[in-house]
Amino acid sequence: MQRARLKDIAEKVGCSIAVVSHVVNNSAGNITCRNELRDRILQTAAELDYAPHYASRALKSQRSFTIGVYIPPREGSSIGYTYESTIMMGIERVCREMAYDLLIISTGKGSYDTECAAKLNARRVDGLILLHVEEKASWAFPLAEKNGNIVAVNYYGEANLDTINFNDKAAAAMAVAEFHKLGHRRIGYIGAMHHNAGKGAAGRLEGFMSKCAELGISPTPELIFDEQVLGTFSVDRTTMPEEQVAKRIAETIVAMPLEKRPTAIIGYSDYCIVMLMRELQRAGIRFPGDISAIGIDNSAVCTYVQPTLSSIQQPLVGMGAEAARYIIEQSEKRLARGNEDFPREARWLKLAEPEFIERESTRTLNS
Amino acid sequence: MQRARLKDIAEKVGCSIAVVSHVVNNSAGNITCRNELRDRILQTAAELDYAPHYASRALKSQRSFTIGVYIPPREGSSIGYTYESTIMMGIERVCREMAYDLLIISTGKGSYDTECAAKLNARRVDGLILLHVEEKASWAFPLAEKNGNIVAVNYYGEANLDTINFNDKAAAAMAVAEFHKLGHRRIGYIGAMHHNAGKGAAGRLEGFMSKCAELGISPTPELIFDEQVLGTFSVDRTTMPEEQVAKRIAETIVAMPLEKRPTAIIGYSDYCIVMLMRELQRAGIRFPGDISAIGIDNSAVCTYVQPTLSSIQQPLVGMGAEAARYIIEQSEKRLARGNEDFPREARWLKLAEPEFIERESTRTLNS
DNA sequence: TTGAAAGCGCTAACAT
DNA sequence: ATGTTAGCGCTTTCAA
Repeated sequence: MQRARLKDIAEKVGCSIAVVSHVVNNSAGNITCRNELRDRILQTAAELDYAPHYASRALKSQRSFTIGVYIPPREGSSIGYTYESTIMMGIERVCREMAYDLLIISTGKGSYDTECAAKLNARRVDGLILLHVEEKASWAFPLAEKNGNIVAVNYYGEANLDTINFNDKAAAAMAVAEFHKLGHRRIGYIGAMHHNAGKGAAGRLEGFMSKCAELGISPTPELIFDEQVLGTFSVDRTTMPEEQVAKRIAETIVAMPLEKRPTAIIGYSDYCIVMLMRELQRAGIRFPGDISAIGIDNSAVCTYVQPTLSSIQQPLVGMGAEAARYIIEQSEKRLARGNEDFPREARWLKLAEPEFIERESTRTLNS
Repeated sequence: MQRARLKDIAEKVGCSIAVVSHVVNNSAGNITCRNELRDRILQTAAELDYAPHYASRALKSQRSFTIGVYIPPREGSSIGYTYESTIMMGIERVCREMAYDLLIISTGKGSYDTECAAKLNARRVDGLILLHVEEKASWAFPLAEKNGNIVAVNYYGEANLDTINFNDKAAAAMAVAEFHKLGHRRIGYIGAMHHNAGKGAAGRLEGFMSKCAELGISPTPELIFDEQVLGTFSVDRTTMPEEQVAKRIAETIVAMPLEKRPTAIIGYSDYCIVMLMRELQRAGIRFPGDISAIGIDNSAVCTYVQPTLSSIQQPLVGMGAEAARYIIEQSEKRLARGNEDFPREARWLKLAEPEFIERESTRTLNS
């Protein structure tokens, strides 16, 4: 490996490093020296395969041109899973466009805020993107107070962090609207199979309820299998494994008289409705022949199942991209203001809108 | 955001920055000054939330403590897909353990080798991990010649790059062995559905063939649906969509008289066997009742299908980890040798071994 | 048009 | 035990 420096070029050409620096940084038009010299410099730079030393430039300019991405360690969430890595795609794309680099902040053993702050500090990353910090994570608060350049994706907590979230309410509402268009009126809703799914889940349920009301579909509590709705159906989701919950729900639905059984069901997530469908299929119910189904998220599982699952897409790539764009903008603003005492505006809260992706699991109701 | 420097601490404590530097770098035991001073320094460092400026240290020490990961842009391969991101998990884990940072090298528009080299150069990453460079990628050659610290994961080309690959041959052989143990003797093999699957596919087919031979299973060409095996079954995989190919294979199998039909089939990949199974199921064939199936890779799809698919695992996490470990080791070796003219040893070639993951799609043959 | 020099924050060799 | 200082590669101001 070579590693040409300005000095090497200067020596070879026979001029000072200052000129070389000027020339290589303005290879566009801003000629600051004789054309002849200029050309020689550019040429030898190319010969020597010159590239400015990154750390040096960062040291001098006091910025890293690097965005950090932090993924808190948590069950089932790591760079290894599609959810996160799909968001990463969007982040990566924007960073490339803006010529920023992407640093994956390893989830170490320290407490979370310490880690993040330390990296922001040590690496001097220009911005930090937090992926799905848990709603109740207390470490988000001290982090938010440091007035760093931070944005969170799908964060439902109260800390004063700039945030971009999926519009959960609109997503569930959209599913209802689609079914309504297809003629369905007895629409069921399957909440999260696990306990304590959080505000995202609450938003989805709320979207379902309010859209039903709006469309004049009277509430049928028997068709709502959500932990947040008490009374009708209830199992203890803290202890019962998810598959068991799905099985119990399926049994309940199968036991309904045909004229009460839903003709369409919406899942809190693709994952949970797929589990339920499997159980119902085992019991002889056909999709979409007997019941239509729509999931939420449009995750990869939609195309793996039979029939393929229609779903409300969560635009993860776009959300990642938007987060990156926002944080880079903020970084430049901060820099323009001298990077000190950057006036913290009101919390930035952005909602990403859903989109309906039609597949095989939905069809018009022929009564 | 604060950003305390050694100088700040020195001033506050009332000593020189050199002492501070010493102390903060040896907070372990190497006391180089009075305990009292030492304690005061450490304390104010903590108060000021001191963290060494990364770029500065990198500049001084001529190393970045950063590993780059480069993912060549290619259809269906990007940070957004599970395959890559699973490998990333392993890389990430090791980097964390070794206190290295992970830089995602964005796939820009330049030609590939230029990009990689430029990053190696500019960012001075201590090592570069290449994910699945295409077999015939010509840009791998100039890159290999630069004698940088590079390792490729799942690279089947000829360039002199250190490489860790999945043991494809052993994987297919393992599938055969598993079926043999279960009593199966008429074992089919489904090659890649697409054209030109490369050496990985060749290795898997070879593993299948040789293990069959070893176990005394006579070759039955009618049961091998692989582009590399001419004669029996052939469709033009260059133009025909994969689903069509699967359908054609399924038809062929269904048309076989029962005593010639395979009792077990092995797929070149989980993905391709899942496609085939779906077609066969449509035709009324039951898994594992009529036919048992084993895929290769153990990708996420295995658990999504019905029945869940037994598979030969490709240890992606382990492969990523091993690549990272290797490259960090190399980096330290290089550093010890002065980083110049590092003697290039023979190409490092490592094979990662498969493992059988049993699920519902396999069962003993009851004849 | 070109060059000299200071300095970004840190480390380490050398001096005291 | 503590301080002084040179220098990593680069940018940028100021002087020539």
